[in-house]
Formats: sequence, C-alpha cells, structure tokens
Amino acid sequence: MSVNKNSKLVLERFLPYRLSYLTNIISRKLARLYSDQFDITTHEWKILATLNRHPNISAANAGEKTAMDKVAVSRAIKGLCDKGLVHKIFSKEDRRRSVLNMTEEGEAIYSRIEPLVTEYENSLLAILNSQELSQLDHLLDKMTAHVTSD
Amino acid sequence: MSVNKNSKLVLERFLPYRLSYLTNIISRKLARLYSDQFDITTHEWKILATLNRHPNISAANAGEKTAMDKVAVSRAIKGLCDKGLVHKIFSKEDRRRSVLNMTEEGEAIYSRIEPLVTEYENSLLAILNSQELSQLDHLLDKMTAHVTSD
DNA sequence: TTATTATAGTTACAAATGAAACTTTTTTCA
DNA sequence: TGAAAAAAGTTTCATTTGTAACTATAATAA
Repeated sequence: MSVNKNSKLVLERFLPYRLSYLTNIISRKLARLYSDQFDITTHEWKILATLNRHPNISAANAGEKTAMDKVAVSRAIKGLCDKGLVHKIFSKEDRRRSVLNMTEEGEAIYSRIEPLVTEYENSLLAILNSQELSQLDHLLDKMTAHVTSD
Repeated sequence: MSVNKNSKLVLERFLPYRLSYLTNIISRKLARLYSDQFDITTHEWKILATLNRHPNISAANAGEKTAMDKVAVSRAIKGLCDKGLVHKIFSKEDRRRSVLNMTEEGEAIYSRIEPLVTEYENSLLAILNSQELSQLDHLLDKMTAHVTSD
C-alpha cells in the first residue's frame, strides 16, 4: 500500500493529484477523437451522447444527466444547433422548456464518433483483468457516492 | 462488473466520464481549502508543495515534477512571488535558469495548508479498507502507466 | 569564431469557463 | 385574481487556460 495515508505530503502519491493526472490525460486523448476530425467540443459531445439515449429531453434535463451547469449546456446546444447537428424547439405546454433532438446529420456524426470513443474506452479496459475491472467499478462507485453525499 | 465494456455508450457508466466526474468534485473541494482562506490557486499550491520537497529547483524542474506546462508554471510562480510567498533568483552558472524557494511567509502558509489538504485526503481514504486501498493504488498506477506510455 | 539550434522563461492573444444578472414564462399563495 | 417567487434559458463580463510567438542565454558544430 503506497497511497499517501497519514504521511507528509508527497504530490506524486497524493490521491487527488494522481486522479486528476490520470483523468486529464484520458480526457485530452478522448477529446481529440471528436475535436480533430469533427470539430465537436467535449461539452457538445456529452450533449450528443445524452440525446442519443434520451431524445426529446430539455436543456435542464440534459444538464442533470451530464452534471453540466446550465450555461455550459446552453452554449453546447447553441454550438450544436449552429452546426446543424441538433434541432431545438420549445414545448407547447411549457414555453420555457426546450425539446432537443439530433438532426439526421447529428445522428450521422454521432454514429461515426461513438465507435471511436467506445474503442478508446475498451483499449483502457483491456489492460485490466476481470477482477481488476470489478474492483475499479466498485471503487469508483464507492468514492463517487462518498464525495457526492452532501 | 458494470463497467461499460463492449456495449453501446452509456455516459454514466463510461469510464472517462466517471473518472472526470469524481475527479472534478474532489479537485473542487480540495481547491476550496486553499483558495477560500489563503487566496492560492491550484497551480500555485502545486508549486508550493513541490518547493517544500525540492528547494532550489528551477521552474522547468517544477514543471516536470507537477506535469504542468511551462506557461502555467510561470504564471503560478509570478503569482507566488507577487504575494511574497516565493523568492526567485537566476542561477549564476546558467542565467536562463531560475532558482526557486519559499519565503518564510510562504513556509508559514504552506504549513497551515498542508494539514488541511492531508486531512482531506485522509477523509477520502478512510472510507476504504486496506484491501481497497491497495487495489486503488494498483489500478491508478497501472492505468497511468498505460496512458502515459507513448 | 560565429552561425545555428536548443533551452528557460515570459508575453500576447484567442478560446474556454464560471458567476452573476437578465428575460420570459409558469407556479404559488395571500 | 395578481403579486411574488421559481424555473428555463440566454447574455454579459471577468477570469482562466492554452497555443504561439517572443526574448535572452547557452550549447553545438561547421
């Protein structure tokens, strides 16, 4: 066990630092998959992936599902609409509420990006055996539940 | 096992997303520990922690040790110097090379922040048993080594 | 020696992000 | 009712961040 418990601070072994180091590398590589070829930002990609699973949701709903704040959601949707990848109308019942869907072009681009992204995830998971996979899953859930509980 | 292997993309189970979600929450909470009371940024804090372990290093060295790029390092050092927490001279042997040290005030502030930061890490680690701790350690090292190898 | 290349660090500009204020519409409740 | 509060989105402005260009010094090599 060489996590940094109860010792003087050593940055390289400090859990928050190690997590953010790993996460930043992964996020950057992932972002290249859609930013290089498709001119899509990370926020935009998260909205697309959310619309793929949940058509007809509102911006606020998309924000909840992605843990993005409403300004980031608004900007991502604007970007996607400008590019013609998402279609936005406002609900008849509640005219504050947006109703979002991918356009055909959005679907087309989504279906080209998704395999790249999934493949990248698989390449990460492939280095772990099934025991390690379930450990990772458990640890992420446990830590996330903990830091989220307040 | 409920990581997202070989399946259609489900954002909430997608490893890079889960990692960045957890990491962002932790980083934000951590940053409050020094930004609220001490008006120190995350970059500045990383430089202070590095100088605590490695006095007399240069900006470039600090950059290597923290995986920060040189512009971020330069700005953090400027901020720290402006606040009187770090002292910078240029080496006699190589006048491009900076020689950095905390001032007394820097040491004083560092020694007040470090316990807060360490305590926060311990509160995270405290929810894990010793087996989970070693699993976490192993997984972070393994994944980091993998994504770093190229 | 001196011309080229490399290194350390800074500066400048553009893009991304975050917080607060704002508009419009709906809900609440006195 | 209708006044106040809340909700959905957008806009604005200030800060942060990232990339590229720049200055100064040192190392390399023709």
